[in-house]
Amino acid sequence: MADSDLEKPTKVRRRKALAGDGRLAMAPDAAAIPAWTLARAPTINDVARLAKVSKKTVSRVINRSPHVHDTTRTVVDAVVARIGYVPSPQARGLAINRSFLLGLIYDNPNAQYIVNVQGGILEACHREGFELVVHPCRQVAPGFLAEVKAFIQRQNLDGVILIPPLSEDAALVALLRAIGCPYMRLMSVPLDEPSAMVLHTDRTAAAEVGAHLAQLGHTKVALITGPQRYRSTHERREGFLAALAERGVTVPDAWILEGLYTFETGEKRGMELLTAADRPTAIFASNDEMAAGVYRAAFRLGIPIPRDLTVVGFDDTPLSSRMCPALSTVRLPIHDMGKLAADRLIARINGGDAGRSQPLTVTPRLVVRESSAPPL
Amino acid sequence: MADSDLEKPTKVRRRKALAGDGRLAMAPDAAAIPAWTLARAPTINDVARLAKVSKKTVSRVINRSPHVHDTTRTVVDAVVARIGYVPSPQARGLAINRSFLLGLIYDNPNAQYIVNVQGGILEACHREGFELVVHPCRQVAPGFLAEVKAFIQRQNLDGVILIPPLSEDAALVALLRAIGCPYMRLMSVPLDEPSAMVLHTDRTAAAEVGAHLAQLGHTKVALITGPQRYRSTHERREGFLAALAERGVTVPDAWILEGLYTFETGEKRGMELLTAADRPTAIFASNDEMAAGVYRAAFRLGIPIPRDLTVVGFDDTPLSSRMCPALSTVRLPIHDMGKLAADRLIARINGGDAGRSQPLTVTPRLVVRESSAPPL
DNA sequence: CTGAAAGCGCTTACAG
DNA sequence: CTGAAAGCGCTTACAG
Repeated sequence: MADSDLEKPTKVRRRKALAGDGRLAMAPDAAAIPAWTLARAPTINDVARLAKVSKKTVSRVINRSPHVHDTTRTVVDAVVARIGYVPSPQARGLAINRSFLLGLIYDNPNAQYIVNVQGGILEACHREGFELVVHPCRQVAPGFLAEVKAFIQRQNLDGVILIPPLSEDAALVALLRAIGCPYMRLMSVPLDEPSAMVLHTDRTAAAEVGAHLAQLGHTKVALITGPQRYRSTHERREGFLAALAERGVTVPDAWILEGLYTFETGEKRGMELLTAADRPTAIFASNDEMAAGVYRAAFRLGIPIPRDLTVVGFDDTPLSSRMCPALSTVRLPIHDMGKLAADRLIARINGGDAGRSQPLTVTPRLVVRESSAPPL
Repeated sequence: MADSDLEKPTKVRRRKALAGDGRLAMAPDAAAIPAWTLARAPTINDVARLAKVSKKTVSRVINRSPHVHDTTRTVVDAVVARIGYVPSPQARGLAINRSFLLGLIYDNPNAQYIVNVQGGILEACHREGFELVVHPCRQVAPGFLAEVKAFIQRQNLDGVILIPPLSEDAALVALLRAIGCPYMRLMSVPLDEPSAMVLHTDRTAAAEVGAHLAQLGHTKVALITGPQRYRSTHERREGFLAALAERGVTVPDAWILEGLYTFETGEKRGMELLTAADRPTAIFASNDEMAAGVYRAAFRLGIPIPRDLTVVGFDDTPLSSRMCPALSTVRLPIHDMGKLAADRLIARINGGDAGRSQPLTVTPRLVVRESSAPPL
């Protein structure tokens, strides 16, 4: 835009007046193409004129106002159907100060997570006439908050959805509250009011992993955690260790190592654990990326999985089923989480009483594959 | 929306009139929060009043019209900066029949591809004041074209970007042309006018793979292709076979097998190739998913990679560097492709003369990792 | 170089 | 139950 002189029109308008007889105006060279594909979309004025009512009445019908006579409604509906009228969210939004746009704000390296959550969000969005604008960003970048704020206000977003780790950013959430932007947070700990969260019970799922290892008979168990600053790290650690402890298995401190949820740290920690004089027979890596790193360490050391080493991950990324052997891991229902979040967010935007609602909770489940075996 | 009566306001307007003295109105209980965070965004009217000029003049300044006196411009710019005015794309769009929205339409199982292309597109978008609306869909679903058309027209999208395999859908492209929606296609074959494509030279890249295998000394080479209906399948096959032929290596027809770009078909074809009496010493799987399937087949059969079998993939998904051993593959510069596509698309939307421009071309490159070795 | 009027497609009070 | 008028925030001819 910076270089062009906008005083000159740059494009033919797609929305012009209808021809007087109510049929769609046809472009000069529309020859082989059906008229309706080329002409501009019909407007509320077209419907009003054709139905011989006022714009206001058409508006009432569109918005399902009860104060419309059945006969009138029928006539208007018929015209709407006949000319294929669809209200413009742009104009509608300008009039009522909405955008019918939701934002997905993320700083997450897991592509599958993002695509899945997008899919779930859109399923809810389309049912309610919303669309999704995506916004990757860098939480650590200077001006991060100002940039996100500008994004939301510029687009007049009706609401935003936050996924981990951004969903744990207190400053970001404070900003959203300050500018009055409705939001939903996907997270593993109830840090907010119930109506603003979709909770995934990582603690319970990690406990399933602990129980699984104990049941296989493992007593020499190690844990590679995520970064301390993430809540999921603590949930997964505590659920895991508690379940093992319940079953009489104690994990020594020396076998609880911190990783950064990356492949590289998984490999590094795996090497440390597996090259020690005494080594574990099972390792729970707190996400799939780190589990893949452990695989690499075992591969380099010639330690066969699962014969000599059981490995369990978390996330169920595509990676986990492609690895050899296939990785046991925990599946997060990310698509559903996105859908639940968007459903509730839209309900709140539309004035629903989500205030006294229960928190939305989903349960990740252990998926046992080939990387699990009893110790030798 | 369906259930709520929109005749009753559902939400407080964020954009109201400024207080008479030109300072932003403060919400009643704004106590600890800075006023600017709570008040509605300033409008062009606020700028006009404060700068003591007309809206039109403010509009000219915003749009960098040359017909504005320097003094006037300076005054307006100062007011804009002081009150933090940002034009509303919604209102702007309604007036000039634009949305400042680009659409990414995809039916692609590769999450990393989508996230990377989104990132590239957004880099260009934000520089030009556009945002990205994502639209996953099913090419084979009934009503696919009508659904996409409704999406584009409802949101009045300024342009859309198509990635494989949707970028090869002739009916979809015909629809876009019919409704006058500018588009860009990411593809491996020049099927459109130069200005509407970002080309990735898969043929050349696959030739690199062929040369690589020949140079390692492989003469017993197999190929698992993608589905016949994709252009990339043919590009990769032909580039690969030609490069081998140039170096005196012939791939027998029995060793050219069709896959569906899925893990499962990769495994299936891998099993077929590796359980035959005479088996290849190298396999080129036309994408990483299928290469991972070949790994699994080799793993099940106890065939060590790369000692007894060299495997090369295509795409360089995160998978490829996580597998053991790390997979040699071809890296597509997807982020750059998205950026290039969006840059050109926006240039065309803004009335640029992209008509006589060269096609945008990117070169995928072979990345040699651990899965490559000379034959025994 | 600058501005008053009309319009983009929709909605909201306000009347009837 | 229905409509004429004004407005959302911006832009475009058209005058000056």
